[in-house]
Amino acid sequence: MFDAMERLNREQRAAVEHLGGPLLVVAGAGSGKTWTLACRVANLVDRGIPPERILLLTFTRRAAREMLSRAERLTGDRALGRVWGGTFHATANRLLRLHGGALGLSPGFTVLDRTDTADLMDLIRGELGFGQGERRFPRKDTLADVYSRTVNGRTKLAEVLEREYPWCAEEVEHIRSIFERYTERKRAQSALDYDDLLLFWDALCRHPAAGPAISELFDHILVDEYQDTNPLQADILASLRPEGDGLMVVGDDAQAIYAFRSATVANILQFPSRFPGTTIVKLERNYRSTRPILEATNAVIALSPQRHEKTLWTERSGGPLPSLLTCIDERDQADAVCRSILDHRERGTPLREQAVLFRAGHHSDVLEVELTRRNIPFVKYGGLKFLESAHVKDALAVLRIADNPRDEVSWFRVLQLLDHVGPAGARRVMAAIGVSAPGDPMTRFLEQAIAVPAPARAELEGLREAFGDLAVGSAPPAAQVERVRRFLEPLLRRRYDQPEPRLRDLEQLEQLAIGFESRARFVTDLTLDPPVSTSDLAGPPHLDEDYVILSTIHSAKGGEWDVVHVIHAADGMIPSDMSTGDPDQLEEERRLLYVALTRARDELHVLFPLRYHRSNRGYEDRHWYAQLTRFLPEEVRNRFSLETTYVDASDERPGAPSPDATASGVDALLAGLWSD
DNA sequence: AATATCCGTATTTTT
DNA sequence: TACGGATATT
Repeated sequence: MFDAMERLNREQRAAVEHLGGPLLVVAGAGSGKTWTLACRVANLVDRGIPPERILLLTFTRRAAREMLSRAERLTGDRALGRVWGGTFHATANRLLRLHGGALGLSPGFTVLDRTDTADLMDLIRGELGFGQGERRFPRKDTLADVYSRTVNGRTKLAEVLEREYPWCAEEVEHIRSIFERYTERKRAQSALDYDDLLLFWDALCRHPAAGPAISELFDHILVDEYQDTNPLQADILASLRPEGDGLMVVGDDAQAIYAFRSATVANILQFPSRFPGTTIVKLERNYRSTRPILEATNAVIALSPQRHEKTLWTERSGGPLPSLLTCIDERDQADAVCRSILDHRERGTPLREQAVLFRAGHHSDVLEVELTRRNIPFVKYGGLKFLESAHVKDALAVLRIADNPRDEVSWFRVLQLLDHVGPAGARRVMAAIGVSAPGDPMTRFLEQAIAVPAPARAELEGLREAFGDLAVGSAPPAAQVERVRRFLEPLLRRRYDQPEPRLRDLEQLEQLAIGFESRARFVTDLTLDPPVSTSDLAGPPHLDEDYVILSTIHSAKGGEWDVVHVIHAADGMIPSDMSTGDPDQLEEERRLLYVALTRARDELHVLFPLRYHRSNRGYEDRHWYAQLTRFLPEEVRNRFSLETTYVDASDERPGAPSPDATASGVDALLAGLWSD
């Protein structure tokens, strides 16, 4: 511990040793923030604070684990496992299961994820008959979005609609009634959505009896990535620590990338005025990147019209300029990345110390194919659709009903799996067994005669048997998933052309369930801490294996690698063309690129394909030409070494249409004139 | 009347 | 690929 303290710089040490009033640490990219937080935790424990009286709020559970294991290594103290570490949501879940009774909350509540929220809203929209007329009515995902923005931003519904969704602002009354019913239904089913977890935590803090008890639990509260918290989360902190004593927040307004989730940099900017007497510490020395890389990233963020009041500096002079590599198309880009990765490995950088970053999950599709073809192992973070795939949700819905037979959304989903049972049939069955009536709907489902179309009868029996077995309830969660899989297998085979990959997903779900203490715990943990990487899903880990990291930029937050490749640096990708309309969103995209570039320690490669192929169906070789991202204008490009994958013969630029492409373009046009 | 099936379209990021 | 809308089928 003493050694570690010696290695801290003056500002870091101030942050570690500060005691008493509120503390704001403004920590630039690569300024040793994680290290500082870990030292602070270790230091607090060294001073005699019991670990279980420290609350460490991080952005992901992974970040909390990482920080606590570093702190453990510092103190050699295993007790650090007792620190309350995790996300706001996971912490809310834990606190509410222990103390939610004060608010009339059942300790067995279920947690609705985003798609569950959307499905329940859709169910209600269907009942109320909205959206069937001529007028455009928001889809279920939009409804869930509006709801979350309203709640998280603590903004009036009408205002949110006016500002963010003007095209459906006229529907405010209908939307309001959907939200009202949605709330009633959640309560009746004792279900909490993501936003409820925070709202109930906040309410618990304000509760006359429970509030003080909750605040009493902690001597110190440390919050990481504070720039990406929302107003509700800031309110919770204020409720827990009205004077800010023992409260420390760390963040960087230049790295705020979650406004789409209602996060606001106002939290970090207004922290000192919200908590008078705040001590501010700025960490401006960058330990991560070489000077050429730092100069390039500083140049990128300098173009942001918003003020970021710090300038990062480093003593790591030397090292190559970052490169900006223009490629012909996506295949060429994938090829160039592979060659670069192998080249770096030849020169001594293992694959694990190399990452490829991109804006959206599917941006790595072509690259993944190429890596696989060349036998380069990789693990992908972010952009996973595992829990969103229909069959995985089906399996989870069965498990959830077993735990909470009043769960309407899950019944509605599971019943429609039966042959010739659609929305109407499912509603009939649900009414017959009284899903929301007093008593136990499961008993009624198992014992009553239920009318379903003839083709569904055998499958209904199968479902009953499955629920019968699950009701016994003592089997390990993995065995229960296996039981559900046995029920679903014939249904999936009937429903899908290619059931095998889906069945394999269910086997993975079974793997994930291994080791969980209970079925309920498994289902809740999965919604609050879903698998974030392909390695999470790959079964037993091969720890000694070397692999490249592929990651969305969002999931790369907090990460750092010796060599970083940023691909698809094209307008329309970064910034995403979904975000180019609104200046604030555009600035968020700029910060996103900044976050990506600042992950690099020694070498940074930015890649940009000139040409994108459109749709794989239809006429071949349809494509469009991309522009380099607007965030790398001339004055920033000067900080890069400019390279191309091709020889730039001036009259045969690969960027220009080849004769072939032109011919097939004409053919396509002609064919379009007479085919229908 | 309800369900199955086909087709076109749009597709970010995540607790 | 998944969803919504339209049409075909039971």
